[in-house]
Amino acid sequence: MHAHARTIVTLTRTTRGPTAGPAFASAQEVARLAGVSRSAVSRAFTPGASISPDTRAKVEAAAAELGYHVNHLARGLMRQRTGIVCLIVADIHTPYLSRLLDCLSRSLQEAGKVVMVLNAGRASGNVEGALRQTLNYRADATVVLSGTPYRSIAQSCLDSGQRLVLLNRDDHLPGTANLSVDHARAARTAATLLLRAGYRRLALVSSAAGTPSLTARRDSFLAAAGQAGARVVVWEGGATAYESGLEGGTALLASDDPPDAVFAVTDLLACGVLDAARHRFRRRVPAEIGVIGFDDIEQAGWASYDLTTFAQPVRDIADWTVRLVADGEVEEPGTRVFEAPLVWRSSVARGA
Amino acid sequence: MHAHARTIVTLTRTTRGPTAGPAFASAQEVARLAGVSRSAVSRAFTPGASISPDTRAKVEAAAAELGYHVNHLARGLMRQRTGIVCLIVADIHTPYLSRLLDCLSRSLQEAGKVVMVLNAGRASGNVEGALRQTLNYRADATVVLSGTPYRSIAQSCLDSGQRLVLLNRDDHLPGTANLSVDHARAARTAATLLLRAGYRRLALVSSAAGTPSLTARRDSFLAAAGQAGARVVVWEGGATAYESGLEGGTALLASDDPPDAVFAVTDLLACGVLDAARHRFRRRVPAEIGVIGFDDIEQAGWASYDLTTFAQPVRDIADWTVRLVADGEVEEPGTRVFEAPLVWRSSVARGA
DNA sequence: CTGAAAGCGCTTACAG
DNA sequence: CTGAAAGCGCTTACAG
Repeated sequence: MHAHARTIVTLTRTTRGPTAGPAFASAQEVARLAGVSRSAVSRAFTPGASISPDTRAKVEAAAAELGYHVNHLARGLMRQRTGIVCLIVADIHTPYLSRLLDCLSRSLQEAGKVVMVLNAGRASGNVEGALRQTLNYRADATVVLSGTPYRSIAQSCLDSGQRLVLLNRDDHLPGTANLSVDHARAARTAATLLLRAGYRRLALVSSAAGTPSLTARRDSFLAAAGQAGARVVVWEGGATAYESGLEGGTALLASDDPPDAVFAVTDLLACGVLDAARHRFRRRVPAEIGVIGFDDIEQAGWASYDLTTFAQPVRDIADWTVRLVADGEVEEPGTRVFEAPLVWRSSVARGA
Repeated sequence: MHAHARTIVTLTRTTRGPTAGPAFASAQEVARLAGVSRSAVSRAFTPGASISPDTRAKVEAAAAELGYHVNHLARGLMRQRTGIVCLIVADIHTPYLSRLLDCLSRSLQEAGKVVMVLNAGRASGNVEGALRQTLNYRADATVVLSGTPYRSIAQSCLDSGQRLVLLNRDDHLPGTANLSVDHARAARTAATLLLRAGYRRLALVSSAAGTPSLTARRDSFLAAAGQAGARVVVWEGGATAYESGLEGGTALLASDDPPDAVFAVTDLLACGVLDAARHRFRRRVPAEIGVIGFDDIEQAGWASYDLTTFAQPVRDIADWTVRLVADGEVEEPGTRVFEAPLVWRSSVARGA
């Protein structure tokens, strides 16, 4: 049996693998067909390698005939660089995050990287186990877009020599690159705008998530309003979603001292607040109530909302992530803060 | 120099790699520290392998100390199965697709797979090149959620023994598994509902995308209306997005014979139509105009729209994809059609 | 420019 | 249960 098995070794590949179907061609086979060495085949697929036009042509012809595709797993093993970058993200279905994911994956792809997505949603089974995948697959870099950042995993990434970029977090682990948004400035602007427009009974609506971004927006808004001598009612609860905005807006407007302006820490929340105001309390916007959001999600521009908000600098974030993650260039890790420009629409009265 | 280089071979790993920083521990090193063979280390990380509790304990201790993580690239090379499944998707930022991506990645992850995302958006640089990645990384399977399906690439996947699952396509390549939605039934239901509610001047709004799903919905709606003796005005244009709905709705309502009901082939389009009707033409919904959409995106449930629509069977699609892609089970390729249940809300008057 | 050889980090019969 | 050995498919000095 043993001797026999050895005899049919060439057929072995066919009997293995999940589908027991056809298999991938190897560089060896291409070399044989092209009548060159295995090294030559490798060189034909390595930009900049020294190979004669003639040899390259023979290799390419053979490769095309066999449907050969370089095995990046094997290549990654040798080069100690896989081309994989892991994106860790929770709440992918959300407007802001899906846009960021879209933008980021596109940019990374254009830079020649390949994107692995690790869904870190609460309900995503074993999150810590999933995160370990970034190590298992030897990703060159991992970027955390949202979700709980397991410190231990982050440290492992760093220890293993991966590049780690953190988006909108405030736990500045040494060795990581941090890309963030100027939440404080935006929140201050929001307070100023509202006050200048004549609104006096301010409110802030947020979720119970307590992420660094949301907390920063809240605190800065409260501070700015406080400095201007204005009091702010705070409502925080639920997930960072439309429903929470609806609920918060309803609670606020049903109270004894209903606000005439609210800064919702997120557009999703703002849409909920707006719907509560208009549909449940018949308030006219912006005459009777002004609302400001944050993110500039697509829906903020829809006619039913036409929400004044701050635009996430998605392009900047994507561009910088690519830069931080690209080969060669070794940017200094540290923190980079981008502005979130105000987008004027009609949910707030214009000040004097 | 040569001899010298050999002497310091143990240090070699440190001087290589992108960051020239610390590197990954190998099974070899773990074996040495644990005082066992390389094989033993491998067995300790292979479920079901025969290894004594004692040996396993020693290996695990050593692995923990060194921060060892099995290299799945090398493992994939040997096992001829990588655990990678590629998701090819365009328009990730869109509500429906981002939800599908969220759901799918979560399910796949729970099934022990790892997800690679290939952004197939028009503006994503070299799409065909990107798609080739699924072959380069030897993904076990690839699933096409949306976007242009390069037939040649699809064929290559099949030829290489990958499993290929196509979502909502009508080009049933032999050897592929197809998961689809019963667009025809939903569209017929839409026509019936509208007519039964007393609407008489029907319109259909679609984009210029011409994907199989949209075409199927359009054709079935027209057929059903025709059978009932109703005429339908068709507006098609732009991308499958809110703006097109707004534009189409505006054009339709500004015409000589404005419709009193519209079936928008997508919720995004429907929201645009609704906004055109309400904000630009002051139509009351559903009294003066009825609107039905398709997808049941989150916004369809928001108070400003409260859109009657058909729900995408996202869970079914995700569950079946996992089943088709999971190890072991070899489901018969073919086509499976899921129902898209009607979600009643207030954008259509209730019939008799 | 080119090929033979070593080696990346694993898994898996094989033989004990 | 365990180790030595072969091999997965590549890349990259090395020597011509």
